[in-house]
Amino acid sequence: MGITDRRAREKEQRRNDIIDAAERIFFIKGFEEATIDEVAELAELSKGTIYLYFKSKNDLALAINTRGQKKLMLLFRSMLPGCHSGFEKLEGIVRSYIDFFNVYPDYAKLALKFGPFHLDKADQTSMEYAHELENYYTLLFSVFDEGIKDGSINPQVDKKSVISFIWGSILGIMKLQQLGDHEILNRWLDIKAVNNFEYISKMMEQLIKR
Amino acid sequence: MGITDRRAREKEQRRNDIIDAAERIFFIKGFEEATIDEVAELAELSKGTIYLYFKSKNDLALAINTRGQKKLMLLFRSMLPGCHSGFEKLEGIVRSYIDFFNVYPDYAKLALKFGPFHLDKADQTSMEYAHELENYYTLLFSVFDEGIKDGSINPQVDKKSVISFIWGSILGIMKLQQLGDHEILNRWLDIKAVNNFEYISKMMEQLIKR
DNA sequence: ATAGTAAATGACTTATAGTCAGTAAATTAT
DNA sequence: ATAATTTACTGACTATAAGTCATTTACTAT
Repeated sequence: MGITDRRAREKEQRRNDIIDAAERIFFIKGFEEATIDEVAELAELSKGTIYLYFKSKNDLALAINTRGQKKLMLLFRSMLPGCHSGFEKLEGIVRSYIDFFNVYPDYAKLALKFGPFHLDKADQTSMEYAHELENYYTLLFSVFDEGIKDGSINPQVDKKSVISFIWGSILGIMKLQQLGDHEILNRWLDIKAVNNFEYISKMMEQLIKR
Repeated sequence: MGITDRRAREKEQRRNDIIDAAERIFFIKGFEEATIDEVAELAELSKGTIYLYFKSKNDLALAINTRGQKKLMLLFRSMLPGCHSGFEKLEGIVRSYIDFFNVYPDYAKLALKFGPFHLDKADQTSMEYAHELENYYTLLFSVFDEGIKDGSINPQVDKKSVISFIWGSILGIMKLQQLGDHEILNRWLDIKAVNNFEYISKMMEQLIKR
């Protein structure tokens, strides 16, 4: 059925156009200040149509997050072949992660805004995000296992908890970047310095290197 | 002027009553879902009165955060005398911090919700928060200096950036706790484990211990 | 008592997320 | 080609909640 296919393609295209518009608006004005009417106007559609494709403003934000995750995964995939051990790969991922969110702080901002969201199996946006998340963790843990096999990572450590800790630290660094223009914090802290990879690297060596 | 004093006291009391009510409502329903009308009703005041004392819903949240910071400082002050070196004190502060936000996750949730807020010198709430923040960082850095003097902390490290990194990691751990009930994250990560002090402790030893 | 000041009120305005009955366009059937 | 049907889109409308302000009430001083 050629027509059914074309229709599906067109629908997907529309969906993407809407995400494009939403991304522009949300990134320029910030999530709270952005309005769906503005998104609709930029996408040259009516508000009602936006809600035909996305069930809420949050849902739209989730779709943007999914994009960010996808771009991040591409970055990982392009960087990994240059690494020679599991540990190096893990370092590469962490470094790419931090770099990515420095290059695209708007993605970081939006990603951090959302707490635990309900996973809705009937919702495309929700499922796509879940899928990217699975990809991400699958990669992370397979690289970790690789490191254990090739002897670059200490097999004694508790995988789950140590990855959680490292990952948590990175989250915190992202969060800190956002507070960077705060008058008081900036006087006391050196927020830019946190970005250089030195400390994270030391931490990872200490916690997981063989 | 006894009457002027009493009036000032009563005003401060009212302000506190409003914060009490807001805290109850915000913690039960969450910041977004809570309404000022509900706060007003619980405080047995009209909505207009709330806005006489606080210039916005965000301002109210900031006042609650200030309370959290004050409670935290009390915890620090009670714990510090039991420590015998600057490094131990710093560990104690970090531990208290994490414990506090485990005991009062609502304070953590609200604190993390706010990005960089504008410091408004004409606004009591804003200034009180700024003041608590100053107290906090003053303590943190004085403890660090103490550690350098008594030889428990490596004097070579760059104070500002290393504290920023440790502090950032803690932020991330707080953030991770909030994601704890997320189905996917919970399957891959061990979010509770991050809470035990082991990793942070190792990290601090690695980064700053003499 | 009366004027003057400070505190409190709640109806009103404004803004925006989300809905839905109606319209238009594309597709299929006759 | 035309009608019937399905699919996509529209924008006026509803609901909700933040924030305002003219008016009222309570308190203080003379």
